[in-house]
Amino acid sequence: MNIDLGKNINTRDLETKIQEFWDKNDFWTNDVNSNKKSFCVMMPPPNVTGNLHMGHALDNTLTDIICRYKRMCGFDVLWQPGTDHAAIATQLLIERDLSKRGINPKTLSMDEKLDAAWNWCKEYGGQIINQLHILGATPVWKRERFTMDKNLSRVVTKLFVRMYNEGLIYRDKRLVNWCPKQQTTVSDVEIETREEHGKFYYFNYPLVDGGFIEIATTRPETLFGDKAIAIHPENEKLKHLIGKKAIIPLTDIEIPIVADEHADPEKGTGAVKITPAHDFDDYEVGLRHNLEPLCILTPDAKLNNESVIPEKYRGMDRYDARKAIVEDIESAGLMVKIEDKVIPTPYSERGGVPVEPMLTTQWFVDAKKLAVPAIKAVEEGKIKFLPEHRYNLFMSWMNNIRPWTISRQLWWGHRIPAWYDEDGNVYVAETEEEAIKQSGGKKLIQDTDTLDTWFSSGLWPFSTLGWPEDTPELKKYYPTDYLCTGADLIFFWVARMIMMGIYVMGDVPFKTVYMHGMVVDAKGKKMSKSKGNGTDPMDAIDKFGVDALRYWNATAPIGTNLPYIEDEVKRGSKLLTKLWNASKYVLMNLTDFDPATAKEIPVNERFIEDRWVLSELNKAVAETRKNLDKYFNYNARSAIDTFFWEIFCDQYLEFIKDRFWSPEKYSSESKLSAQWTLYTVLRAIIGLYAPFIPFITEELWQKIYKQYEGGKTLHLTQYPEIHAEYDTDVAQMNIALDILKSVRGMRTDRKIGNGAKLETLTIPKDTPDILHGLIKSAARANEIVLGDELDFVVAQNNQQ
RNA sequence: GGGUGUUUAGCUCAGUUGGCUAGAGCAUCUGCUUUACACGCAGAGGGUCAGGGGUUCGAGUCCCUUAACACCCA
Repeated sequence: MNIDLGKNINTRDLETKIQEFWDKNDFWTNDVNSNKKSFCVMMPPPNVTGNLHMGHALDNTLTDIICRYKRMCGFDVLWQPGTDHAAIATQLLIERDLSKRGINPKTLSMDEKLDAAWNWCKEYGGQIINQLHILGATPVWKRERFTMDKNLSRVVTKLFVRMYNEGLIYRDKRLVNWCPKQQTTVSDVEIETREEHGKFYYFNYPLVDGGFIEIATTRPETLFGDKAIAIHPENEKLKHLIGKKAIIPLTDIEIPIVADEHADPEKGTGAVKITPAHDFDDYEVGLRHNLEPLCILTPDAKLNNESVIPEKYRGMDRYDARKAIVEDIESAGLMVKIEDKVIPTPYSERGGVPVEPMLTTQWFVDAKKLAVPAIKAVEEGKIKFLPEHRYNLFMSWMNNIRPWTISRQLWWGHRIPAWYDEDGNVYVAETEEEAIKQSGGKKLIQDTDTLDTWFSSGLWPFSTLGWPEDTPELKKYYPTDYLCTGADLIFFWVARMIMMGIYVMGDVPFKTVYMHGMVVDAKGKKMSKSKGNGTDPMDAIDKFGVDALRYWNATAPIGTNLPYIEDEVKRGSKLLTKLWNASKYVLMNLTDFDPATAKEIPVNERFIEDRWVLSELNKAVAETRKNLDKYFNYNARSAIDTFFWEIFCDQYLEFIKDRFWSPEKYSSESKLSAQWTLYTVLRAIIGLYAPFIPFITEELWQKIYKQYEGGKTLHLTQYPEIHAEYDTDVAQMNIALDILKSVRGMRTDRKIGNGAKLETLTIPKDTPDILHGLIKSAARANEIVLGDELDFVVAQNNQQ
């Protein structure tokens, strides 16, 4: 063999070249007709117009490692790629872009806006997919889907109609979370609660019969929507007031004082104002006491024109109104005190402003009903959570699940397939024609709302496989085997896929779900755009290369966050260099070796260090496979590392040097025995590492092994297996390892460098003969002497 | 307030049915330019496995408890 790897590697050049080679060849395609056992994974569809961030890199690297491994183990792998239309996120981008170009989105028609959106998708939609190519991901590219594709949209419509007909989707007037910025509903999971420093206002409501009742509230501006004041029925201090009437300050409106357990006697004054249209708890109280909710806010959270609101406050923003009302209450002499208080405030994740509970008519999914079989399936162990403790989190959420608001007041998304006639009667159908037919030929107008983006992504595991058609893909690949996603998506996406999958397919959508932590900065803080502490994976790739980034990703701890620390990523570069250099060195020793013609030396006839490294290889293969089978990427990678770096490089390659330098001192087959071993073990190392660092291993395989093995790519070869013949008795090797370790220790003690030759090395006289040559060369001794105790004499020419 | 998790070397973390003297990388110190690699090699120091209690022949691992931190839900 005469292969020159060059002086050093340029990983980025190499990676780009290999990526183009893979892309050209379309190697990763599935074959629904093959007899191979299937392995199917759904890619969490990223936002179509988004960019790859560290979370995507992590998801897709971990998944890619598993997919490449399974493919090399002979599975028919389908990794299904695609993108999500990401309703609100994308709409925001498009509207911002339109505004930048001087176009007010509000002046455009629905069709014009949709045109703009589709153009936007065309322009930016390929970006994140390209970045996944760069990352070396191996989904079946030609099966790429988009949640707004015709077929996938048809699935959405079809299911909406079916669920409506079965009572699982309904329209209702309820209190929902309203984002005043985007002017749309948001679901419970789209809200994040922030602790804010606010005020707790204590003030008096005059009583009709004279006197006052003191209440405490954090939101004085909602007082015009008050419908009652509540007192706990067992509140000894205040219960005498129950049944009396109070007057809303700044107005002459009378409201009743009612008994309700919601009013905690320990909190505030023990009396609370009840504003059913603007607070979830108050809404419940209102239902119990037949209080008609009164909405006093506009969709953009200004006080509206309800007659109860004095003129001066109408049209004021909610926070301006608070200030004005507080001032006026003070002037009226009704304010008692104002305390500082930390208030948990619900924010709209996308809008970035506090959400407002708002009484509106919306579409809901009866999540409680869908949750029942989902809970059962998970209880029965049909889905394995990794880490396992996510099970509890999932269950506690599922057991307390609330109706899912699925309508959004957005134009970018799946239009709700509901039509209304002039009298407001609703017709739900897959097409307008069908709806008109239902109505008996009336003139109908379609609902202008669209669906929550998670509704369509919840259908992803079967919509992408061809449902509602009874496709061979569905038959073969559903339920899928593995899903890897961030722990933050457990409710948004994972739970919804489980509910929808069971509802539609009658079976769970995946068997194992791996929910990794977040990629955080070096200090453990969440990466965020506003804080500017994020790292773009593309920057990391420019700096260290894809393989290095992937190698680092494979260290992701299963249950906790992964801090981005450059030195840790750099460790990947070091590994690549080491692998390159080790390969270079192996090849240097194989120049007179040709595996096609060389006489094969049976393993049991090889030198003990050769047999030892092969038996260690078997252990490493077993350990790696065991962990990859469990999806424990980290343990697998570290098993390979230990074998490659410590056993192969640091020990074995050192042990055999003398056999190459001074072949005359050894038997005629000594060199050949080592060459066969080098050739085999390096191949196994490249194979073991292939899923983790696919680019450099591909390059090495192409250069070294392809010519002898045939085939086109390393990644379609067999993953290294355990070979029974590699397991020979190498127990004696431990004696040699112990002696060598002691000699090195003695060198340090006597301040003798490792390079210095030893004139004589005295080793215990019971040391097996088979080890003498090895010990002599590895200890750099000119002569071995048998004695009682380990000792050595340094060669003259080494001494100063 | 409720729940879940974390707490192991200076730092980031492994340690999955309880069982060798508790490990790795980075950092530190010492020595080495030994003909693959200084992104390297050979050594060394550094841990009451958060505190306390318990079960056990044996606990970083199981149970109880306390504390700090993180996240989720109210």
